[in-house]
Amino acid sequence: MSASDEALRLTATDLRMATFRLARRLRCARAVDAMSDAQLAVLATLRMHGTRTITALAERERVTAPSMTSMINGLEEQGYVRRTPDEADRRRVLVDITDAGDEIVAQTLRQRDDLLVGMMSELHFTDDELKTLRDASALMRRVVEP
Amino acid sequence: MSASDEALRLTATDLRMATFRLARRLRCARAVDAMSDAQLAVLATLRMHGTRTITALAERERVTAPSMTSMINGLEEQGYVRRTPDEADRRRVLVDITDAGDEIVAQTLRQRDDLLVGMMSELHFTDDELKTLRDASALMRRVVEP
DNA sequence: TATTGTTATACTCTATAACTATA
DNA sequence: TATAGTTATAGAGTATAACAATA
Repeated sequence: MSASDEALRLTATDLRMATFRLARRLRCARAVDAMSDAQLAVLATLRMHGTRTITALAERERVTAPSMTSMINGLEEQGYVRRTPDEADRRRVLVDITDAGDEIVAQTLRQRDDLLVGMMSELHFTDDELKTLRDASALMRRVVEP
Repeated sequence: MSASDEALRLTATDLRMATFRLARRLRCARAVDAMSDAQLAVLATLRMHGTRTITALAERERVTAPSMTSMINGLEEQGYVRRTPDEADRRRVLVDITDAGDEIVAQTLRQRDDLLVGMMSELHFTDDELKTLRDASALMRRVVEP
């Protein structure tokens, strides 16, 4: 293993640990206590990418179609999504986020940002440290982007 | 809101998004498919901090005592933890990780690191970029540390 | 025949309430 | 009386298998 392979692996381990701990901490914050992570992830996907079929949502969330049917049932009962039959292909069901669903996601993201801002502000990060975090965020997004 | 408050909030939003996406992606990798995130988190806690009571584990994982009893039942049946009565206070049950449990956690963390190294190596990060990621990891750990 | 979605069934993780044993 | 843990029960999220409707 070369010196730079070693540096890459050490960096990966550091980043993996820090990422899991921070995500775990922030995940507690949500607008509605009854909202699960799974439901929130579906709403966030619909909010960002727009109308999707059950199968497309299942693939994106890496769950089975029956699981997604069940989750959409729950979200529909709570009024956060709506089903519309696809007239062009009548096997399909199009799932949309409602205004209420949009607002719940927005509130949750705001609350997580508030929590993180609160935790960060106690540490009085310098401008350089904030820049390091922003630069790292951009690098992390390149890692996960397809 | 001052200019630096604004920078803090923008940084927090960037970091929150990058952290959730990366954690979500890495969470898929685990040594045993039958192992849930919840079980893995309990094992990782026992591995890092040693023997704990049911109540202490429940508090740390932010679940109720009955939930933790049930999770420990599952882990015990799989041979990843062991229960020992506390002779000093016989209401208590001490939970330990077994060698098999230790190995499962180690394998999962290795697999996640392998996955992350694989994703990162395709991007050919420079030494400076790796340093940015390591520095940011240290800052993120300061944010979550108590 | 293949695809889309649903229903049926079962297991895990979660909760609250009620219980036993011990301090 | 308070604490530690378990059992009973219920709801959500997950899976696989079997099914109906449509392409």
